[in-house]
Amino acid sequence: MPRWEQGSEERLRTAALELFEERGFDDTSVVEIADRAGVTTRTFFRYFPDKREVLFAESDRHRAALVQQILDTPDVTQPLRVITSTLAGFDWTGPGMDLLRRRHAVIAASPGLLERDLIKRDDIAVAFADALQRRGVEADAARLAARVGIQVFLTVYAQWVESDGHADPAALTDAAMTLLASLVPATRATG
Amino acid sequence: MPRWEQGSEERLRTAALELFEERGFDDTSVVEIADRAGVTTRTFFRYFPDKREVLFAESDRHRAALVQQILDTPDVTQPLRVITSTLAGFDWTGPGMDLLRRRHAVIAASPGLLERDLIKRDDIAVAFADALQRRGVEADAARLAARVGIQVFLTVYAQWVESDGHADPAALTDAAMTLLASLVPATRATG
DNA sequence: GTCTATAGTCCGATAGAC
DNA sequence: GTCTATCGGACTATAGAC
Repeated sequence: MPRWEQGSEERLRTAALELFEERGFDDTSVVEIADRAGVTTRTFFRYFPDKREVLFAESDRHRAALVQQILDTPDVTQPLRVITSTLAGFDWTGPGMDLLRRRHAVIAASPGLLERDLIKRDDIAVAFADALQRRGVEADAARLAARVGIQVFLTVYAQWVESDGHADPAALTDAAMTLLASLVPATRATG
Repeated sequence: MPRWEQGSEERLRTAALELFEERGFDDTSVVEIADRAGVTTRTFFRYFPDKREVLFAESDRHRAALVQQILDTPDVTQPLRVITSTLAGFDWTGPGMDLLRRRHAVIAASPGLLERDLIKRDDIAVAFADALQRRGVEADAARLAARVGIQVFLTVYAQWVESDGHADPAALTDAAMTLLASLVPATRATG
């Protein structure tokens, strides 16, 4: 376990978030981020493949944990419910509500970061669909459940962040699902 | 719209698609694209704000046309249906089925292009939600219908492209909507 | 049309932990 | 000595500025 000067990665993430808030993403250079973190630009790119990725380090870990939860879900007869419940039940406040809101605001303010956010969501959708299939859900149903479930949760997440984390994700999810049910034509569903 | 005179913009688009197929997106430089099109790199950036955008020139026009269709739809009491029908009824084969498939393949092969594709979809979702709201649909319902409708259509579009354009988009959409209905919990909607 | 800043890559060097 | 994290500098390409 290397002990000396540990924490470059976290210092880089902190410095990046601060600078993006101060000057905006486009007007912040990697050199400035590295300077504030006390490392060189070379070190920055050792940790993050590109400038955008510095804000999405946790996304991959979250995806893995969420997928595992889906694989561990006892009952998958309602795939869409599995997706929304898994997402709503997840503990998003790892680094704290404050950091979550700041990150959310910074991403929304920059088209470049929004692009990256969208592809992360897509990665998650693909991983979810795969997990559902491994649990025996038919391919088309798995794909659609994963995609739609994430869209439903996005509206929930936005409301939840806006409420400063005080709103109940499960209740918000129920409301969103009811809204969705009202939008889907009254075709008789078998399941 | 001078079809008889090949403008620099179209030559650039053709050259870019060819080169992306030959070498891949990352290994193709803007200089190479401009060379093949017989113009300078400066000219490339006069037409396209960045390297990725060369494949998405039509996206903005499509969005505007689709939004107009939504605004012109007589009945918007079933917002989700409005979205899926509008998308399924659109004529996507403007430049020909072959170009559509080639473009689809090139985008799928490059993470950078996939990112751009995703944000274009998001732009469309936002524009659709706005159009629905202007037609009197409540905000939350409009947003959800737009987002979910696009996800439904994505599955339809993928199947349609794979079928070489022979499958019927309307029939595929009906099948996808039935599948969606089977996924949504049997909460009875009022309408 | 030229000039320049920044993103991102590559190779090699250095220094501490084991 | 090995292993790993950091550093330095040169380099190409994108993108914007003049």
